[in-house]
Amino acid sequence: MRTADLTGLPTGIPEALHDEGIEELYPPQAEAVEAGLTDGESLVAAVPTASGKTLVAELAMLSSVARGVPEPRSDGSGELPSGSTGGKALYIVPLRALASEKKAEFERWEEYGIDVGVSTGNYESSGEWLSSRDIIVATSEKVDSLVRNNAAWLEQLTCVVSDEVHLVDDRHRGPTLEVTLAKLRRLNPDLQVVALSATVGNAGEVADWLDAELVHSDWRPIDLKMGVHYGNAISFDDGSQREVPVGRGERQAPALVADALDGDDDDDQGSSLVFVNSRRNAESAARRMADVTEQYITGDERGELAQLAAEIRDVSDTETSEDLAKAVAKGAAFHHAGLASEHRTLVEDAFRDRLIKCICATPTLAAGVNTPSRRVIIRDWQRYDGDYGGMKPLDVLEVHQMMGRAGRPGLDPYGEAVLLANDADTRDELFERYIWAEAEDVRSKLAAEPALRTHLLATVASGFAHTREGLLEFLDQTLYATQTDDPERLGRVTDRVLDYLEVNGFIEFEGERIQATPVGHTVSRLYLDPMSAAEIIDGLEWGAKHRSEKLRALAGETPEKPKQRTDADADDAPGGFQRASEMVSTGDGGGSDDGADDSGSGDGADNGTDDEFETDQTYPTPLGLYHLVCRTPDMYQLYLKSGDRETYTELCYEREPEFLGRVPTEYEDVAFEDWLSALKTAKLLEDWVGEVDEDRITERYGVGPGDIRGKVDTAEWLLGAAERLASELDLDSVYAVREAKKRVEYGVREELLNLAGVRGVGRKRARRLFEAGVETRSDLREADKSRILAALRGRRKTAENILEAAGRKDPSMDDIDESDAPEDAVPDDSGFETAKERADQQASLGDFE
DNA sequence: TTTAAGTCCCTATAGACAGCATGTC
DNA sequence: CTATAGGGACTTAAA
Repeated sequence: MRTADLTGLPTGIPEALHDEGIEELYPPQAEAVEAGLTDGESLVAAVPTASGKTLVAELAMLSSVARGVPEPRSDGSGELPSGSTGGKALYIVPLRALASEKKAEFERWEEYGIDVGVSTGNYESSGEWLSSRDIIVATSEKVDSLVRNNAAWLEQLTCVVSDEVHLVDDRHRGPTLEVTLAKLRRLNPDLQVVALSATVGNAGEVADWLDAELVHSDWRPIDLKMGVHYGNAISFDDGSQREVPVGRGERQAPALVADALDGDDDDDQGSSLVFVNSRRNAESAARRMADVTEQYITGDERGELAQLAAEIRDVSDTETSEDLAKAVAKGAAFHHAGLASEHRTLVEDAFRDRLIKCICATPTLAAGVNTPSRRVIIRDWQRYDGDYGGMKPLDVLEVHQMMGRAGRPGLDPYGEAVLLANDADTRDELFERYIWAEAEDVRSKLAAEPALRTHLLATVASGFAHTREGLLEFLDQTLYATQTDDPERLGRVTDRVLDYLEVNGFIEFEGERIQATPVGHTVSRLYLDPMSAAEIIDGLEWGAKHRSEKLRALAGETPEKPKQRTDADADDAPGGFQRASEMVSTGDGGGSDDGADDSGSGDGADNGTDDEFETDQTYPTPLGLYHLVCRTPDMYQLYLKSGDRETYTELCYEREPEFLGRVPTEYEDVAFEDWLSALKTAKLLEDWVGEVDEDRITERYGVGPGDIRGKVDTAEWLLGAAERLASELDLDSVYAVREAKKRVEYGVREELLNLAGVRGVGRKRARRLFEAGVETRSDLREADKSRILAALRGRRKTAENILEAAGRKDPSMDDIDESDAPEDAVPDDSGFETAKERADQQASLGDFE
């Protein structure tokens, strides 16, 4: 089918497609159009990655927008209806990163009158603004949240596209997608649903659920050769072989990477994507691959790579960042969730630009933004799984997704996906298990209690159902209902969940009728797991009840303090817990650890947390609040590594009065373990708000810079929710919660809160200003300009922006000389650095001891 | 003597959505 | 209840 023959699209679109070089539809796309895609027909397209799914979505959305709400145009003229009579399309993505990718893609239709908007947790276009958009891109959670908050424009939707719909199989996030689709269809029964799926076993079942036509195809625009490397050759699925000798002592993966770079017969340099099963493996593999790729980079590339490496170092001053930069300088990289998102983007972009020749990645990359590669090497096909209790083979679907990354459009004649085997038996098994195998069926995970807890409350709160029967009737529209062979099960779980929700005061019964309580409504709108909300409420109320007793306990600890502070000015570890961890793992150099943060001020009066107990008697304490939100199911906790158990057990006893709730006894094994991992996570947050350096935090907790951001974001969100709950329940901890939240938001100690709220001032600048004697917002307005300029290291423009943001009348820094600043205003930079060096040196000395 | 290869033991284990109100160094 | 790769420390074999 030719694009020129397409009907029902807005004026100019077929021509535009033609100009883009799309003259002929791919077979699956043509099939979709024949199935009625552009006439508003619902459709499930189960096709491989990179086989033109996006165009299928675009055709559906554009034609739906053109067709409009009232009546389908029969003339097929495609004249775009003016203004609000046009249809409205929603594109649901599984990841935030994909939302911006898709938005950028769809924006090329703007010149044809199609407005595109995005809505994710990060990047929110206000609800009103969205209602004027023709195409809206959002994550499934955001859509769910919009439904809960009754976003008016949802009712105007004429078309919904669900990308990667096979993710309804996901234990954690699948139910949200499933329920959201069911709700959208219920809001608008005529809704066109276009579901894009990987090739899965039961695509037909998914189509039945959505009352949709099915297009199922293995066709792909670039051929994919799948094979297994064993010995000195790859055996491909088409029967062909490729010699790739592996020298003695050499490993398979580097040999394959080198082989791809050697190319076939031209000077074509093939990039490789190596999938491994852990972050550490990704990093060490990248280190090895860098020695391979280094031999293939040209002089020009060397310079560009050096620059890229510098950009990477700029993102974050951590070991991860440094290791990545080192690999990148040689043309290789690693990629995993511990990276800062800027890191990821830099690596992905450079790989697409063919600057980076090889990425060693955890499975993140397979699900993320589009990063095609000449060769995909799946080094590890098993992964540790705690629930399973050992190494578990990857799902076929997952492996297929990875393999689908092979083949760069326009660059490669075909893509190659290679699994690695050490022996003939494994080779045969890999062929059986992954290459010849069809992907697993998609199975709904909706009947799991945690999923229903959230969604039943939301369903009641947003008025989709008012009785148990109503709920079951609603649930009957989900994929789960079409799949289950035990129809009773849903009813049983529903009853248990309703019971839970009632006991915790989120819903109440009036005879048959179920209603959400005011708190229940809030919880639903805040997008909290009801269990998290219950934990938070319990914790805050428990704290209110035990307040005076705990305050006394906290005060009772003071006698020991002065002594500890003199021999160790560790700002963040009241008590000697850090000492225990030194010996076990971190090798941190004694008390001068973090000395860098203190050295500037000298007077020690800013030693946040512990002083509070003595002077302000703040309760609940920040640590108590962080621990509270860290133990909710909405927070992903840090692992306890070896040695951590004793470290945090000790800390747990020291900080016992701060916890908001009863500490489980050590005999309650699982509960105690959870309590400790929550404590570890809370401690990370306490370090963060204690202004501990990023690299020190990553070192101490064994996390990457991206993990810190993630924990901080989540904590901020949960503390925001806690604040709302506290104010709604009229608890006087609201203020403490708000402050703890603000400190997490800015990553600063209490005394910097006032400064850090100013636009342009973050944790670092705030500290510099404070040390220079500029301690508050009003100081910014009144203090001597030379003093401020000196504190900001002479950055005039920055200083002006900051002063303006602080509301100073005359922010101009012209004619101001930083050297005019009084002696005490100049940040003691050398001291700053030497203190840090000293700390680092001692840390490395510690490693030898 | 130097270097490569082999062995033993220990350790650690993927990912990332959401409220609200505005902006890091 | 389930496994395995990597790295360091060390030993052994070859040059």
